[in-house]
Amino acid sequence: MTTPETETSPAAGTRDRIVRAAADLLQRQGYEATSIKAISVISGATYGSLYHFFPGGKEELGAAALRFGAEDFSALLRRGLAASNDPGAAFAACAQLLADTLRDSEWTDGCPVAATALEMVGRSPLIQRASDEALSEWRSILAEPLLAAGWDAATAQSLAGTALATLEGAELLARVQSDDQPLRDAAGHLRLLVEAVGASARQHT
Amino acid sequence: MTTPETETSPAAGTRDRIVRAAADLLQRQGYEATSIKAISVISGATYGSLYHFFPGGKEELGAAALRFGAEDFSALLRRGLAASNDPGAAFAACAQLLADTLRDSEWTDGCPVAATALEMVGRSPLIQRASDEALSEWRSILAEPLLAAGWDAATAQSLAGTALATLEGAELLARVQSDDQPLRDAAGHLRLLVEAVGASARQHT
Amino acid sequence: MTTPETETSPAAGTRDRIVRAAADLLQRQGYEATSIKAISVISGATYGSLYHFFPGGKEELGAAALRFGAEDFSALLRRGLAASNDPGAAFAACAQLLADTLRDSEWTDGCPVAATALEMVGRSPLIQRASDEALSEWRSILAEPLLAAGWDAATAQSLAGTALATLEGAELLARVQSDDQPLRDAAGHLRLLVEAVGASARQHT
Amino acid sequence: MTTPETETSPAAGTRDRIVRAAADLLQRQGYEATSIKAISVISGATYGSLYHFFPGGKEELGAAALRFGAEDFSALLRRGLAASNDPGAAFAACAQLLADTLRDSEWTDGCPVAATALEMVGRSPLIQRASDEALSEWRSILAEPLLAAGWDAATAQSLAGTALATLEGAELLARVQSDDQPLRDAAGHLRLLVEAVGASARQHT
DNA sequence: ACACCCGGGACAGCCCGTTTGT
DNA sequence: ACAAACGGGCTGTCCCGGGTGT
Repeated sequence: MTTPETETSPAAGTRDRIVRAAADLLQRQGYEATSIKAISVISGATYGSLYHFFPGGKEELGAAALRFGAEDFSALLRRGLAASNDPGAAFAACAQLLADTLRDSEWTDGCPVAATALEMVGRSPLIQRASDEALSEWRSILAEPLLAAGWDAATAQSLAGTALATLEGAELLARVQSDDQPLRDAAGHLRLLVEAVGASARQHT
Repeated sequence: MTTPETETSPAAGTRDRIVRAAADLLQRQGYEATSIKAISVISGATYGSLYHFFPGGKEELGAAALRFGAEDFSALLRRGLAASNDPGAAFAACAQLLADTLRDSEWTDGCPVAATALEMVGRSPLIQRASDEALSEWRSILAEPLLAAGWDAATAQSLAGTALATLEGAELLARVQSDDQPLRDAAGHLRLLVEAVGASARQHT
Repeated sequence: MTTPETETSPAAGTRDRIVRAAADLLQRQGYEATSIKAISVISGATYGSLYHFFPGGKEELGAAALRFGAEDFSALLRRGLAASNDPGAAFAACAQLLADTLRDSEWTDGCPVAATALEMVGRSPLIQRASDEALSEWRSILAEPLLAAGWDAATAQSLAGTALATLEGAELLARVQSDDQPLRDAAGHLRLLVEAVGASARQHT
Repeated sequence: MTTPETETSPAAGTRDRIVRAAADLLQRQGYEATSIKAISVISGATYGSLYHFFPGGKEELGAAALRFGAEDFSALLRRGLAASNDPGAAFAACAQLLADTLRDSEWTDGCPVAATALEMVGRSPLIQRASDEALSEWRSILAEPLLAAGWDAATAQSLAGTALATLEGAELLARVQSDDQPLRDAAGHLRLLVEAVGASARQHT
């Protein structure tokens, strides 16, 4: 076989389809509105398969789906950051890329964990943990250009966190208003913020 | 009438208890996880009462609850803004007040619409509309100190929107991490951002 | 209204039909094989009604059904005991009545708790308790003719217990063999046993 | 072959573990509450093994488990009967041995078919047949001391049946009450009953 | 106008006993 | 001998409407 790694297991496809379907629904509807039935229909998998791969049921599947979606979003951020070596411009590019992705998907393809995370805080340790790890990773990804530019770690992580928060919040506004203006505004403001924090940090040295 | 607002109806108390219970649950669990049953139990109202006041069912009640919660959050923002005449410091005070409120309530009392709004975008016009109006009002409230400081309307509304986004996003991070650090970071960054945008705006004049 | 006591409540009939259907199924199939769905179909009640009257679900309904069935069986025992003033003959009449009832119902109408009780021992406190109370009452009923004949309480309760055990065990054999011979044998042996225990007790006085 | 019975098949161990696990669960939970899954987990066998040995599925496995359990119980009865040459005392010893076994196992190890049999009467010919054969064998075992003492066959079989019924019924009471008193009472009563029936039989000769 | 019981289905998540391909 | 897939059925809860009284 010429492509052995893609057919390692005949069931890898099924499990993957289940996770993809779940991630998609969680992203746009949140946890409670997403039924196992809907996941099984969309993925083309039966209940048997579903509970074979996820014996922990909906909660375990939800956590796996969040982890899957988190990688997608990581890739989106990296694509945005690749646009420029200047951290401020890179953040702005992320905001703009998110704005385009959301608009083009009719306000469905954005952060894959926000809806689920807000619903499940304090109600499912598994889901909360998966959400936490996703957010932490994204913050670390956003911190990379700052660290590459020579920022100290604490300042970089802190600013990366606020940048992530701004992106998440602007996405909320954009989806509710069906308008990408909040994200386009955020792009400009993030550029200014990075400059301002950079100047402030240099002042203290 | 001597006490018009309190005797509008003998059941005003009942309706109010229903709305309060619904708002509380929507805030921390979102829409789908909040059952009419739970609302009736917590509020002490029966199904009959509930459908008497909200013939439109759960959706109508949800919208009313969001509107009720929105006023609460408006009051919180106004309290934060009253802390200082300087817009940057005022925004920072809002972030800090939100951080304290969240921490003190064990990460439940924050934005009353975020969880519900993200869940219901594109699935309930009534809910989406109520969420949109809440976010718009909060942005206008945040714009007030900027306008009072002489900023032009477009710049003020835009920056107020990003400030609101940052607060919402930082709350998401804080709730998921059970840590108010993101909001405390946001406080500092908002102060710097307002200065930077102010300087940038003056430059263009 | 001429028969006010039978229409005290319009739902009394519904609740009663549910309990009757459940008791019937529990008697012949046991607990796990009896589905709520089947109960609702047979009784003509919907899930809504069922969970309205039994919020505790299947377990609560099961306990209620056992209590209902217990009264039926108490009545059967009393009918048997009424056949004679002699305790031994009275026990034999019970065995014979049970044999006839079982045979005529094609081996379904016997003890209403045995199947369920054996299944649920150690697995449902509610069910076990209801079963225990039923058995205790039946033993007391069987003790009555002995007490009336002047037996001392301890001896009467003890013998009544064994008589009940013999009836229950003989019913098990009869149902499994589809043959009432074990119960007819038990009738004769119970008569002899009562005489023997009576003689033995008098000897000790 | 030097060790014929242990190397009949390399998988004999597996089959045996399956049957043992099933018999254990059927004894204490009955048929419907015992899942194939649970049997496979406890026995450490996979579904493949299970359906390899029992192509007839759960029903066939259930019947095999009942037959396996029946031998266990036969052994218990024989152990009890070995206590005395006097049939009455032997029966009493059986009751006492059953009482001890039940109490020491926290009311789980008793008759291996009663729970399942009562559940499945009229619903599974295979199960009912296996139960019937078990009960018949036990009755024959209990009849042996009577026959050895010179009783005629009909009287012996009849009394053995009632003795078995009394043991089964007393076990039911004991398990439900979590108290071995019913079995201890039965021991005494069985002794008296054997004497009385013996006397009555001799009278008729 | 307001309260409340009773009832009505639809559907939720989960697990069942089973078969198939390897 | 076994992982994977299969659907159907389980209990329980959902949101909601009629009928009745006050």
